Amino acid sequence: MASERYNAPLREKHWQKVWEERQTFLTRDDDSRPKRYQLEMFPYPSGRVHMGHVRNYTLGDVMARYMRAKGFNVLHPMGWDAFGLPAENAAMERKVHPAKWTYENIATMKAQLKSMGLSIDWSREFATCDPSYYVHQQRLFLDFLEAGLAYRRTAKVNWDPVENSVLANEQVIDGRGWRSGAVVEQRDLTQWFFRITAYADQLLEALDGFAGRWPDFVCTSQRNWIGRSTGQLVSFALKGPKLPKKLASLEIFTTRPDTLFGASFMAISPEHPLAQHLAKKSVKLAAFIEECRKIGTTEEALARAEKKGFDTGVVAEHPLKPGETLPVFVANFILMDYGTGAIFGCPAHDQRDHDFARKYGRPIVPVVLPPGADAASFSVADEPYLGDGTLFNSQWLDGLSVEAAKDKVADWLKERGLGERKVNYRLRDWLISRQRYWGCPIPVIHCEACGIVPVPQKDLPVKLPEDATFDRPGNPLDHHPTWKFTTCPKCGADARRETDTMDTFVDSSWYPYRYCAPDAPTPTVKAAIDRWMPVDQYIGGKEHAVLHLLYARFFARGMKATGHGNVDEPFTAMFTQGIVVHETFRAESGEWLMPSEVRIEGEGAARKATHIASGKPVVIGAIEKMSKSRKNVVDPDDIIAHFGADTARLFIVSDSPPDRDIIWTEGGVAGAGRQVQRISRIIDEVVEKAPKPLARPGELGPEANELRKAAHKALAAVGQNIEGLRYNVAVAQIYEFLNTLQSLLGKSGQGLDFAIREAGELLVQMVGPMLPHLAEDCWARLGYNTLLADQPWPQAEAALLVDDQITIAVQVNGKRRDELTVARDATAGEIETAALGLESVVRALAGKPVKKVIVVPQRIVNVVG
RNA sequence: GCGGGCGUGGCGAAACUGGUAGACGCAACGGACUUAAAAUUCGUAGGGCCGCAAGGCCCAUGGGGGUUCAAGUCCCCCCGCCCGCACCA
Repeated sequence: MASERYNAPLREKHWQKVWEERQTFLTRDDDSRPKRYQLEMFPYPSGRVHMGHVRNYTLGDVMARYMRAKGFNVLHPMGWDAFGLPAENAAMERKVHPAKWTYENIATMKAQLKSMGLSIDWSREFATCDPSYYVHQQRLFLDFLEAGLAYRRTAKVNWDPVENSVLANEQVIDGRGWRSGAVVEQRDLTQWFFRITAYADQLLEALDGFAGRWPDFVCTSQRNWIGRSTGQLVSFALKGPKLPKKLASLEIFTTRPDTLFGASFMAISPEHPLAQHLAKKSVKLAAFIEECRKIGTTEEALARAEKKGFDTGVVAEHPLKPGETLPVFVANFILMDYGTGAIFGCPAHDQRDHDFARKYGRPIVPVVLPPGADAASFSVADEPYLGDGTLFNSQWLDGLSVEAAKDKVADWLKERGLGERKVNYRLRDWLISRQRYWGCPIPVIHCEACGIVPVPQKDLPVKLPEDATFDRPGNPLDHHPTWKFTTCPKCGADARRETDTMDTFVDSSWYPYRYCAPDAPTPTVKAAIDRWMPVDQYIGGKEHAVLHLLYARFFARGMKATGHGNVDEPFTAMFTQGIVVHETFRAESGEWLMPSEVRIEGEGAARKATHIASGKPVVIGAIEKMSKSRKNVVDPDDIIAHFGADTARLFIVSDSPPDRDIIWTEGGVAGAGRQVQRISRIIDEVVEKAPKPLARPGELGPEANELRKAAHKALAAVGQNIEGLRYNVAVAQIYEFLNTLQSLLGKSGQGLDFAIREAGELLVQMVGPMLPHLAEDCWARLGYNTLLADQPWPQAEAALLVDDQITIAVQVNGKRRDELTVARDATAGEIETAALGLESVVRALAGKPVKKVIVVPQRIVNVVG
């Protein structure tokens, strides 16, 4: 009997309906099974689901379904990261309100996600742009404010001229806005910050415990970003024309206090108070500072500009060498942001100081002698020496190691009140103000008399006005005719609302908590977060290595400190998926073409592409990340409508390891589609042979035993590989088993029908996490009226996982010459005897005496001649 | 410059703590089925050499050294690619 072709699109709709009707994936809190919180980064509702989403949610769904079968009470929720600038841009371009645009996109994308057959508890869904979500975010903000974790200050900030808003440091990539790509300018503005630096040390140290559970590159990226360096503050007394008391000494930060005896100049930032003070009296200096400022409007330009200094005429007394003075320069490469905005220059042991000293004729005195070098002839005239060594030219430090010298200097300075040890960080506080409409309003009121006044709890949420206009640049909240005018909750006087909204990364910093109790009247509920947090496995894109993943770690600590959280680390394990890439196509005119507009013929070098509509040749370009601008996108809807969601899911998980980029190919998808049909066909044949489970016969023939071993070995291996997120290997093992099953289907043997039936059932359960619809369909064909989604993961029979007879390789002098099939528990002696008796071994030895035989039982034997 | 990751057939890849390199799949080639195609199915297959054949031998995990009975895996040097940080004092 030829089995019918499996109509995936039709059957998938059916099973999705069944799951929904039976509330199969509704997660209950009052369930005694152990919990498992599986989460993928929630999507921004940009319009339509793209292949990156399909990959992300497939990867998570395989894990969620597997863990469900393994007996866990799985929380696998979904929601919408719904605030953000694209909604406002749409409002400007298409005259549609951001809310309308956003909620329409959510409806579209939700339907698309549902067509993927994800095991999601949709009852916990929320959108961050909904007041029922952001009211709690405003509560969290006010508690952070009270705890000193949120504050407002004037600072030099990154201004994105395209977004018309400020950006956090993390959102500036290579001097450009992370979303707009516009060159970011520096502006002095009064803005809201979160005090992430309060947790710099904690955030750094906890990374050490992540090994094996978080990708290495994420941990190192975060370490680099936090940028901890241990050093020393040193005070230099200044001598100069009438310096005010405040400026009578200059404090610097250094990581090389051991090289103090090699100091030959001082340098301060153009923004340093001392520079600013001196500029008032020096036109030349003021001009120099102005010149620095002009270059320094962008980070990029700042980094490339030529190093320049201006000798102020002020001198600093060397704290370790009484009577010696050092000239103080204003230099364009000193950052006010880092350390104290001032340094001492030791040209002999620092590249930049070396360059500077040569340009401005300062002496270069070496103070660290490399191991084995001769003090009399050692020279740093051409380049500085940056390595370790022994101190010299340094009076009471002579002979010490670099480390010992650092300690001795630190103690010496401390005793005299001239400095102390200091840990410095690169990490800056998180700037969360945005001059945008479509974000969570910052719930404070500015009163002339009372200052910053929190909006009282009873007045929360501070809702966005619905009647904002988007027809001109700038902040629509600020433009609104009435919204910002209010009265002070404290004194009742006229007052003004804060018109900044929060960075949308705030929204995503705590959403995992909200899924635990999505309808609660408080931001979180202790019993619920104790039940579910932390997330056991988080899956998302690599681009959030520092952004979202650092913010969320900070937020967990802030929430704990303010009584809203229960853990320091929100994500026990993190997995970063690769991106989906595709070939690009261009017409001769240079215009990009969609894959669906192109026909491909031939193979390898003879591969040719033609534009279907015009018949003109097409240039096949590089394989790049799917993007609208390159038009190398494949719409998930088309794939699901044609092949079904299971095929898309199978293609996603086969072949490419989940953390690597995956090349989307039309051929590969068709191949996955054929595998889906093949499994369906094989199950039909199984059902034909054994419509019901068969009693196990007393005796099993060799074929039955072979099949059972293949099935149970695959079962065990597939489980392990799913747990380790090696889905591609799991799929390969399923195929291997499938090959065995298929080859035995037409044969007969003692107990083979029993084994075939068993294998068919195990196959269906094994593919369940990846191909949930097909598996459900096959489960019904096997005669069950239960749902596969409710079946426990079967237990592999331990006895079938080991073989009685095993084949081991036989090497002579390390080269494989033969193989040997022996009993599993054969002793080393038995194996040695058998190996030495092999004709192939005798021949390879060519008469040479055997010197040694190495036997690794169950693996290998090596005869050394 | 500092730090992290990676480099295996035509392609995607596999290989547990050093122990038969290339599982599994894609593409390819040959055969069967078919009026034909699709679908399906059986088979071949890292490169090279010897042999009618059975079979045997050599070379192969970016390159070069080393440790070891044994190296894709460990160590050193070099080349290339990807990522993070970078006038950071």
